[in-house]
Amino acid sequence: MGLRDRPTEPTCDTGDAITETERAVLESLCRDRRSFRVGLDIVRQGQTQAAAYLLVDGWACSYKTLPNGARQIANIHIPGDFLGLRSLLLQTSDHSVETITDAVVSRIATQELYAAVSGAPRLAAALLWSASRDEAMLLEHLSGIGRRDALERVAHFLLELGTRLMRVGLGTRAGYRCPLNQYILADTLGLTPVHVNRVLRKLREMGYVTVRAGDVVFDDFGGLVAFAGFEAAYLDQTSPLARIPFLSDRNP
Amino acid sequence: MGLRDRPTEPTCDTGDAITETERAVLESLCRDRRSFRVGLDIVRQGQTQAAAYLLVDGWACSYKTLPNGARQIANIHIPGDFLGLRSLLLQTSDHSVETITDAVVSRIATQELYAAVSGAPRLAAALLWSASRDEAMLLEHLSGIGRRDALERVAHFLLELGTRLMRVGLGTRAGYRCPLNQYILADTLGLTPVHVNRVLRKLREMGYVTVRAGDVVFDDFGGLVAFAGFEAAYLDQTSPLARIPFLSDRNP
DNA sequence: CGCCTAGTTGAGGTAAGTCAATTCACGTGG
DNA sequence: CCACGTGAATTGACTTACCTCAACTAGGCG
Repeated sequence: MGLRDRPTEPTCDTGDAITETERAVLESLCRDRRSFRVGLDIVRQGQTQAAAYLLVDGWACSYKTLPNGARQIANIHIPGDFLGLRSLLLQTSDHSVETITDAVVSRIATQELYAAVSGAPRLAAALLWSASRDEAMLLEHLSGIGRRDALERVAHFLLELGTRLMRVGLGTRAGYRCPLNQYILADTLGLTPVHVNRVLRKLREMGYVTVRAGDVVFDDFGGLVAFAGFEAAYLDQTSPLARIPFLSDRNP
Repeated sequence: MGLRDRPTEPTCDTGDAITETERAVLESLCRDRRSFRVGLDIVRQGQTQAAAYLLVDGWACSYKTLPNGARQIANIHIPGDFLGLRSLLLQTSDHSVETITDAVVSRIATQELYAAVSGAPRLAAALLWSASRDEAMLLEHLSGIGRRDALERVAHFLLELGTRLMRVGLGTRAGYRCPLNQYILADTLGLTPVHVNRVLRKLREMGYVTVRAGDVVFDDFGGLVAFAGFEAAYLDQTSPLARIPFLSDRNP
């Protein structure tokens, strides 16, 4: 089963309320359910003809393996996230996606996506917006690895993840359940596992946050936000639909 | 003037040949020419209602300023690149774009872009593909900063830039003209200027590449590729149009 | 000439990595 | 029940890649 105490309906974090018909289209996209046990690849680097997926339950991560053997995790995916959108455009996928827990996804073939997007332009806009937000997160991630020290970097990451989880009802300012181990954190943040361990201890001793055995507990949320220089603006893009005339005004 | 010896026609690196009508649409997009002197912001972080731009001549970079005052450059833009595509979707731009040399851009208002995209769906596909390639580059950049040491990182960057320049006729395997100073390289690669300097010296002493006063000279291109673990696959996505039925098969 | 910016080099400090040992939680099977 | 194995977390001792500070050089330009 998943990580949460209560099962939730499959959601799509569009950042905007959706209509009944859009919900129906979205539901119809979710017909091809597939389960993956922990540690399996949903998308593989170098793979051709990849599909898109909606992560219904469980966690995953997208990562890249370098020629020197190292691994860099680009993003942690939580329930409601779209996976592999970019793989549709690129000939071969430039990254892999792997499950972090047992997970349930809905596979979305290119043709189905076409139908859904044609029937619900607002859904298309939501997709584009979702992709944009992913890229904004990638940019923030890049900045963090390039220009924040390990303490700030870990703190910022825990806050970003928490903020995303709050938006889908899986976390509060008190904390959240978190299946990421220190190896995954290390590959995400460009650090070694032992240094992640030391940094987490430091953050705990400073009274900001306690990370332990599947749980993240914010001991001083406001203090941590200040310490990390966390600004959620790049996650809080609202109502993008009005800004996309060529999608919302289709079929004149 | 620009950096190149011969002026070139405004191009759009779509990775695919374009038809006459598409070229015409593209030309019409380029009517609102604007010049920026070196060091000016074309797009500003936090700005609302940003437009998109086509970089016609000169170089620019997109970057993010962190709360701690540090700067991280996400991408270097060369002639033919689209700028600020994502700013159209996000309410406020999450990054800035600044000129590195005197530059000429074509401003593309949202409405014009709408018209162009409607009239030439292949152009829309090219835009999406361009955005995808940008994100692939961002991912590679992230991986480099997170998991490559400074030597590999600098080497890889010089090769990536060279490869992009070759595709638009501004470079060869022998080298290219390059207006990036060591401060810009540092902010791009997550290093300090002095360390960039030492790394460049090391790469020169190893016989791989010489970087000096506006020029990058590959002394041993193949050796550098091997040393950096450079694989151009993520830049070499060809003919994406076939993979986007909902754009190329419009208007049945 | 004097100022400015970019580049270069040295000396010393520190954040993070490496290597290695220990503990802990947990299953699993004798 | 306990021995055993395994993967994750923890901690210590030591190394190193990169940073900081600071001085100096070289070129462009009013």
